[in-house]
This record gives sequence, C-alpha cells and structure tokens, in this order.
Amino acid sequence: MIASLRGMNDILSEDYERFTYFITTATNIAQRYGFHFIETPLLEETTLFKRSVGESSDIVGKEMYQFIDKGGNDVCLRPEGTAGVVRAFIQKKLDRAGGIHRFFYHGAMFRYERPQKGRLRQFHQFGVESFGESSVYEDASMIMMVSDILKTLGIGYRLQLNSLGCNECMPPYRTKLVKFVKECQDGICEDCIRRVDTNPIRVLDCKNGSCQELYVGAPKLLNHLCLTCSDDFKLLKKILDDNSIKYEIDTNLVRGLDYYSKTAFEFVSDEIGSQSAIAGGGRYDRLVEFLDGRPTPAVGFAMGIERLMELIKMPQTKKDGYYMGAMDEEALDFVVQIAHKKRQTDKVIVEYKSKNLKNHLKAADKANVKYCAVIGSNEMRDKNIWIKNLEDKSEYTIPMSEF
RNA sequence: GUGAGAUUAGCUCAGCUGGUUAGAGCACUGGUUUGUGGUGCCGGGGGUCGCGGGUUCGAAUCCCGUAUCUCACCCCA
Repeated sequence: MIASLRGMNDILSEDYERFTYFITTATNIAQRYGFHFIETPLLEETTLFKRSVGESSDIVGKEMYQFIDKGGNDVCLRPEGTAGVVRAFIQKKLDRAGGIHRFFYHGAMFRYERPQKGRLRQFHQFGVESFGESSVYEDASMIMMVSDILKTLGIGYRLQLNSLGCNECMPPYRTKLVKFVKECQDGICEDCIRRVDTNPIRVLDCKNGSCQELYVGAPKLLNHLCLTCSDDFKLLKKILDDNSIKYEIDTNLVRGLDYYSKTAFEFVSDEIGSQSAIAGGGRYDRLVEFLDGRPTPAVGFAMGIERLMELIKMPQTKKDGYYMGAMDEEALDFVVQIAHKKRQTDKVIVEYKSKNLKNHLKAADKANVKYCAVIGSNEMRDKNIWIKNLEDKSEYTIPMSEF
C-alpha cells in the first residue's frame, strides 16, 4: 500500500464538512469587511521567503520544501501566505496605484516539521492582508474580524496583544535589550545565546523557565515606544474596549516572522494542547518596501484551519433530499429517469437494487434524507410514485409526472 | 532535530508471564415468507496482529531495526 507522506493528510467526509463550513464562514465575514479573494501560487522563488519571512526564522532556516526545478530555479513550496500576496500586490503595481487594497486567501502551506497534533507538514491557513491603510483602526478591524469568525464558529479564545514598535523606536530598544541579555549571558540557554545575534527580540519568547527568570528585569518594549507607536497602541486598546473585545497585554509576545512591526496579536485556545496559537497577525509596514515595492503600510493575520477544526461547533444538519428505489426490477428504469429530473433541483440518492418497502425505508434512514420515494408494481401500473416524509411520517402517492 | 508512549477486522478496543483454527462491540451485508423505517430476531463476509529481521520446537506476545501516529521540547497558524 502506498501511504500519504508524513504529516500530509487527506480531508474527507465529516472533516471536509467542517473544513468547508469554516471556509464559508470566514469568507462571508471577510467579504463583509470589504476583502476580496486572491489566489497565489503554491510554488514561489525561494528568495521571496528569505527576504520576507527572514533568514533568521526557523521557517526559512530549516523548514522549507526547497528544491531546484528543471529550469535551474531555486524554488520552494510556500511556508506561509503573506509573502505571496505581497509579491502579487507589487507585481500588479498596486503599490503604485495607491488607495487601499484588501485581500483574503486560503490554501495549503508547507513546512518540513515533525508533525504532532495541530502541526502538519501540509496544513491550511485562512488569511487576510490589507495594504495602504496606516490607521490603527485597520489593525483593530483585523482583530474584530478574527473575533467575529471565532465567535460565529463557537470557538473560545484568549487574545494576546503587544506592540513591536517601529523603525524609530525598535532599533534603540533592541540595542538596550542586547546589552541586558549579554550581561546575564552565563545563565541563559544555548538557543538564547544564538538568538542574541540572529533575532534578539525572540529571547523574550524563550520557553525556558530559567531564562524567563533572568529576563524578569529586562527592558520592556512597551516602555520604549516612540510617541506615535505609544499613542497608536493606546488607541488600539480603546477601540477594542469600545467594541467589547477582551485582550491581555503580553510584552513578551513576539511574532515569529521578521516582517512584523507595531501591532502584534495572537489568538490562543486552551483546549487543543501545546500548539495553542489559532490565529496570529499584526502590522508589517516595511515588508512591501523590502520586496522592492513602494513603501506601503500593511496589516494582516492568518488562522490555522487544522487547529480550529476540532473546536468548531457545527450547526445541526437537517435531513435533506430524497432517497429513491424500486420494489421491482422493471421499475428501476423509471426511478433513474425520475431521479435525473429531480436532481435538477434536489439531492437524490438512488438505490439500484430492488428491495421490499421495509428495506428501502431502512436504507433511506441511513442516507439521512427527508423523503423516501419508491416505485413498485402498483405505482408502475398507475404511473404513480409513493412518497413518505421521514420526519413527520406522512405519506402520499402522486403521479410520476408531478414529482 | 531531541525525548517518551503507541501500532491487532472499516472504527473503538480485548488478547494474563510466548503454546493448538486471533476475539468483542459498532459498521457493512443477507434473511426475517413478498408494501411501512430509524430502536426486534437469526445469519454472513472481513485480520499473513504496521513493515523487515532475529531468538525459539513454537511469536500478536521477547529482542533489534524501520515506518507511521500521539504527547512533550523546539517552532509556529
């Protein structure tokens, strides 16, 4: 037997129903916020991710499905969605067009990781990206959108919030932090020693308890924001308060991707184990420029669909459609013809084996349909069809032509 | 990439310290004497016990390897 590759799953049956229910719900809400669908390729030039996600990140450093294609191009399967959307935005010259452009997407992402619950090698994200709007109201709208989606799906969450500062205030803060960390270098873990050089802000995020103890007195980013960043963060909190969205300030919340600045947020669930981040996002005002576009403010988020799957509370499904069968072999051809006609408007499941009425009703139950329609010798003779409503148990016989 | 635990029928799992044709429930399928279901009754099919080696007279059971899954680390959605 040939099995699927490690960490790559098939989605079918009930899972697929949940999956599409999520996509439909999220799509509707994104459209209500004025976002438009965008589809970008699964395969991109490797450089795109090196420059956007950042070479210091694990995603780019060791988790990409990267290879040389037959034309000698260095390519890789997308490990996340933002880079491709930004690339498309610039390639279509929308950065030069000006104005505001809002996109949403969903699709497969690939990361060569060790799989566990909520972490696959091929997984799916739903995300949105907004370009051209620097107002913090847009940041707040993003958070409200995630909140709307999760609420509609019946998913509980905690929202964590931080500001990563901008070009003005982040570099001086980083210098200060590096100095602090280097002073307590003896006690920190290997990862942190490496991080000080590659991406110092990430040490705050370290899961190592002894490191965290040492960092208790570390300078806090929130205390070093410039006036603009600080005011924006205050306004963001006010907007969320005004809209009854609860949040926690987490000064150690650092988005894993290099391109974030200012607003950073993460939605976490306490019900799905250690892979608890179900949505994350923030502002990335410099990314368009990094990728050779005109400086354009931008903000976005992504949700991990697989992590949401088991949390989604599905609406109750009602019995729907018809089951049709014949009680005599000769009646089957009538059944097929009538079913074909009925299928122009309704769901119809046809049983090809002739059975007695009892067995047809049993089968109709299993098919979870609302009506059981059967043709036997009586019906054939009179050109009728016998129908039973399986919910209210009413039954009637009507001419085939009126079915 | 690191550590731990799993892997027996389509699914959920029994199978004691190695001993004759590997079991249950659910699911599937047929019948219940020929037109009334979801919840009756009787029957049936389906497993080289993840895969590959080894120990043994004998392995689902012990040992080694390998694959996959799960949990944690790491990372992140």
